[in-house]
Amino acid sequence: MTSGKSPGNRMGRGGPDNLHDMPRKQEIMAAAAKVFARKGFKGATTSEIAREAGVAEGTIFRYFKTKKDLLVDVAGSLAVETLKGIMSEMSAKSDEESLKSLIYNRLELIRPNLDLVKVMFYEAQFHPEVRQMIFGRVIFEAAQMLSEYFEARVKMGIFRDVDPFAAVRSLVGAVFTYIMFDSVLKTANPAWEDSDPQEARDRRNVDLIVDIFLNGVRATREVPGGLPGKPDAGGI
Amino acid sequence: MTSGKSPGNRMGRGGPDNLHDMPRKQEIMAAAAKVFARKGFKGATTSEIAREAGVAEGTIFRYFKTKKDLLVDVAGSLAVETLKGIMSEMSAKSDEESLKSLIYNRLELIRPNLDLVKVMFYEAQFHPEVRQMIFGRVIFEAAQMLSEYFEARVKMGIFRDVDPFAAVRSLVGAVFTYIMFDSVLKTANPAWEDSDPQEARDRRNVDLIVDIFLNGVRATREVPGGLPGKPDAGGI
Amino acid sequence: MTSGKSPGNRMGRGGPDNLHDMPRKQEIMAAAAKVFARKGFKGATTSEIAREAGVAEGTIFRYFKTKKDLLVDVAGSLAVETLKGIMSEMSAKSDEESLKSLIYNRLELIRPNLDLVKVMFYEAQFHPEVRQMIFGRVIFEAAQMLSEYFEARVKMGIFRDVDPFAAVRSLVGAVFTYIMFDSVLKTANPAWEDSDPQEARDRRNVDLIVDIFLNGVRATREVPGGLPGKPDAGGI
Amino acid sequence: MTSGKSPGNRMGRGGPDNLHDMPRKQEIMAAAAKVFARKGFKGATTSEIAREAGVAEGTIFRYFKTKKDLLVDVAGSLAVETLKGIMSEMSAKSDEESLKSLIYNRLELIRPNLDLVKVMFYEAQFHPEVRQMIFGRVIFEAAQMLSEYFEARVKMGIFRDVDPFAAVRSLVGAVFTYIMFDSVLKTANPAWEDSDPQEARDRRNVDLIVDIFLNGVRATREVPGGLPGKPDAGGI
DNA sequence: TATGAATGAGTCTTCATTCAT
DNA sequence: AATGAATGAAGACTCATTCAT
Repeated sequence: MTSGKSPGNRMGRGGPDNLHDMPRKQEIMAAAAKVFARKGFKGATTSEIAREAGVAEGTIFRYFKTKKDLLVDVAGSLAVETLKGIMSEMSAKSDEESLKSLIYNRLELIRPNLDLVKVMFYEAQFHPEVRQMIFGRVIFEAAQMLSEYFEARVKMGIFRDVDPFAAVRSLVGAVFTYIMFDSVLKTANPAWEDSDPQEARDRRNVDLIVDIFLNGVRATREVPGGLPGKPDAGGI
Repeated sequence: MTSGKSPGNRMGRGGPDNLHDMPRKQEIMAAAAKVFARKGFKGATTSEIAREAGVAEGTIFRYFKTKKDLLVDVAGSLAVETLKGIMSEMSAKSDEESLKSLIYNRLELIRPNLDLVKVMFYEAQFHPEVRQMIFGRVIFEAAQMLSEYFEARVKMGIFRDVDPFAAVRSLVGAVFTYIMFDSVLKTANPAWEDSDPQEARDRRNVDLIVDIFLNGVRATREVPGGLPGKPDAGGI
Repeated sequence: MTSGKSPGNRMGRGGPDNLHDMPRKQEIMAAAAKVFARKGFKGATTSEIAREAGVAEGTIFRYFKTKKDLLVDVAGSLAVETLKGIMSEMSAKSDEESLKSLIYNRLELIRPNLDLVKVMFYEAQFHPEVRQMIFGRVIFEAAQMLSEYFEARVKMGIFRDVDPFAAVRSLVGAVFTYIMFDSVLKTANPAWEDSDPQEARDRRNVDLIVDIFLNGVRATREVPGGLPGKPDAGGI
Repeated sequence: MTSGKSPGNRMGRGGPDNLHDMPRKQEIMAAAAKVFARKGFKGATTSEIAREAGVAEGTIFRYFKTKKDLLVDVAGSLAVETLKGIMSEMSAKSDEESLKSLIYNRLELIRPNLDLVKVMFYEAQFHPEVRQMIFGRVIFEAAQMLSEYFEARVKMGIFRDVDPFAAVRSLVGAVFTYIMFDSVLKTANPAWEDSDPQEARDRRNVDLIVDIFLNGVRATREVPGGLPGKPDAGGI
C-alpha cells in the first residue's frame, strides 16, 4: 500500500506525464505511511514527512488540518487497501483452496506494511478514530464477509451450526497472530528467519491454521491424519 | 504488577509507618507504568509521571538518569513479574490441568497490565533494551521452560516427537493472540464484553487452546469429539 | 564586530527596505555576541539572546543547531573580523609608522568587543573549537603574517637575526597585555580612566611598546634617549 | 594554595586533630578551588565540590550561604595566598636580584593555580565582589607595596622620578601577561612547550622583563648590550 | 496554490538550595 | 553538626502549526 512515488501513466494532452501522477494528497499520505511505519506516530515529524513527500512542510497542512488527521486518513487508506478484493477471492474452488489463497493474499498484502500495521494497532489505543478505521472497518468488515460465506456453508449442511461470527473471528485471529508473532520473533531473534524461508514457513502455518479451522467446523470430519509435524508460532 | 500507590501493610499498633511503605523508586516505577499504559512512552510526560507518583519532577531523575531508563526499568520489572512463579505451577497434575492453570494465571497477571504490555511490545520496535527485556527474557525464557517440560514428555513417549520449541511457541502464541485480540474486540466494541462474562470466555477459549494443543501433540489421540460449540477470537 | 541591530544603509527613497537589512542569522549572532559579552557563555540564556535579537527562541535553533554552535560561530566571526585588513596596513611607511598604525587599528577593533574577547579566551579553555578559532586562527595567523614581514627585514639586514616568530609573539603579547590590563584597571578602579584620556594613554603605551620592540630587534640601535616618562600597565 | 586533603599528622587519642586537620570550611574551599579551576564557576556543581571535599552536599551550605559566597571566599583566599610573603622577599640584594626572585616566587605560586586564576579573572567580569578581591586586593596591594619600594629608590636617586605606581604597574602587567600568554600558547599548541623547558623559558623572559624595567627606570643607564637573543611572548 | 521562515508552548533534564532526620 | 533526599525553577531544545509572500 501507498508505495513511494509511482511513476504512473497519466498524461495531460500528449504530455508525458507531470512529474508525479499521484495527486499531492496521495503523495503526502504515502510519505506519511512510510514515516509512521519507521518512527511511529509521535516519532514522525511533519518535517520528515514533508521531506519524504518532496513538498514543503506547510503544504501538508493544506491537505490535512492536523498531523492527527493525517494519521487517521492513512489508517483509513490502510483499511481500504487491506479490504480490497477480499471477496473476489472466495471463488468456486474448494473451501480449502479458497481460504488458503485468501489468506496467502492477505499475508502478501500486510507483510510489507507490517510496521505500519503495528503502529496503527498501537495508535488505536489512543485514538478512537484510528480504532474505528482499523477494527471497525477492517476486522469486523472482513469477519462480516467471511461470516456470510460461513453461514451459507452452514445452511448447506457443510459446516457445523456454530456461531458463524465467532468461528470466523477465530480464523482471522489465528492468522493475525501468526503474522504478528512471526515478525516479533524475527526482530527479537534474527536467526529465527534463517531456520526456514519465509514462504515455506507461511505455507506450513497457513495450511495448519486452515486445516484445523476446517476440521473444527466441518460437519463431517475428514481423516484426521493430516497434522503436519512441526507447526510454528501462531499456529495450531 | 506495580499497583498504584501502595495498599500498604502498615501495622496497626506502634508502627512508625512511613507514609508509603513502597520505596520511592518503586513508587515512581508504578506511576510510570500507569502513565505509559495510558499514553504510551512518548505521550507520557515526566511531569505527569511525577504528579501520578506524588513527587516533584526532579525527583524522578534522582532515580532514573533519563526517561528512557525509566522505560527500560519498567519493562524489566514487567518481565520479571510476568515470569515469576512460572514453573512452580507445572505441578504434578495432569498435563491438561497443568497447562490450563498456568495459562489462567498468566491471563490474570497480564490482563490488568495489558495496555502496558502493548506499549512495551510497541516500544520494543524502537528500543533494543526493551526488546531484550520483553522478548529475550519473557518470551524466550518462558518458552525455554515449557520446552523442557515438553521434551521430557517426548522422551516418555507421551508427546509426539516434534520440535519442542516450535510446538511450545505455538501454544504461547495462541494464548498471546487470544488475550490481545479479546482486548481489542472489547475496546472496539464494548458490547462484546457483555455477551458473555470475561471469566467464562477465558475458560472456554483457554480450554479450547489447550485441547487443541494437546490433541495436536499427543502421541495417542484422544476421542476427538470435544470441539466446544462456540470458540472465540484467537481460539480454535 | 556584529554591532547591535543593524546600522542599516536603508536608502531613503523608493527602497522596499526590509525591516532589518542584516539577515536573520547575522542578527542572531550579533545579539549572541552582546549577551555572551555581558553574561558569559553559560550565563547567557537562549531566551535572552532571542529577546535581544528580537526573534522567538525557537528561531535561534533554525540557524544554529545548538547554543554551542552559536558560540563557535560567533568566535569564528570575531576571529575573521579581527584578522580583516591586517596586512593591508603594513604599507610602505617606516617600520615605526607601520607597526603603530597596525596596532592602533587593532586596538580600535578590539576594545568595543573586549568583554566578548575575554569570554572567548575563557571559553577556549573548555571548547577546542573555540580555541581553534581564537588561537589557531587569530593569534597564530596574525603572528604568521607579521613573521613574514619580520623575516624580510632580517634578510635586508635591518633587524637582528632572532627567531622571527618569537620576536613577533612578544610584540603581540605586549599589545594584548596592555589592552587587557588597561581594561581591568578601568573596571576595578573607574578613577583610572579619568586620570588621562583613553586615546592619549593608548598612544603613549603603544608608542612605548613599539619603541622597545624596534629598539630590541633593530640591528643598529637608535639613540636610546626616548623612554617616555610615564609608562602604563602592560607597557614597559 | 588550598591543596587537597592534607593527610595531616594524626595520632590515636588525645590528638587535637580530627580526621583531617584542615577545618571543614578550609576543606570545602580547597575542593571548590579545584573544581572551579577545572570547570569554571558555572560549570562547577555543588555536588561535585561536595564529592571532592568528601562531605555531603548540604554541608557546604552550613558554611557558605550560597555557591557564589563560596566563590568569593575562594577568591579571597587566593588573593591572600598570592600576597603572602610578598615583601619579605624584597631583601637586601641588588634590585636585579630582588625583583627577579620576587617574580620567580610569584610564578611558582601562580602557575599551579593558573586555571583558578583565569577563572577568577573571568568571574571578576561578572561579580564585583570577586573583582574587589582579585584586583582591589592582589593587584593594587602588590603594586602598593612595590610602589613604596620604588619610591624609596627614587628618593635615593637610584630610579628616575616617574610615577611609581604607574611604573610598578607596568612591571606587574608584563609578568602577568607573560604567564597568561605562555599558558595560552601551551594549550593552543602543545608543541610550544617542548621547544624549551618551562624553567628556562621563565628565566629568560623574567630576566628580560626585569632588564627592561630596570633599564627603563634607572637614573643612570647600564650598558645596554644585554638583550637576550630570543625573547618570548609577553616579553619586551 | 505552495512555500518555508517564524513561532512559542511544551519537553526533558540539571542543580542550587532546603529541611527533616 | 551533618546528612542527602526532595524540591522546583530555569534552561536548552523540538516541533506542529501559522501566515506573509
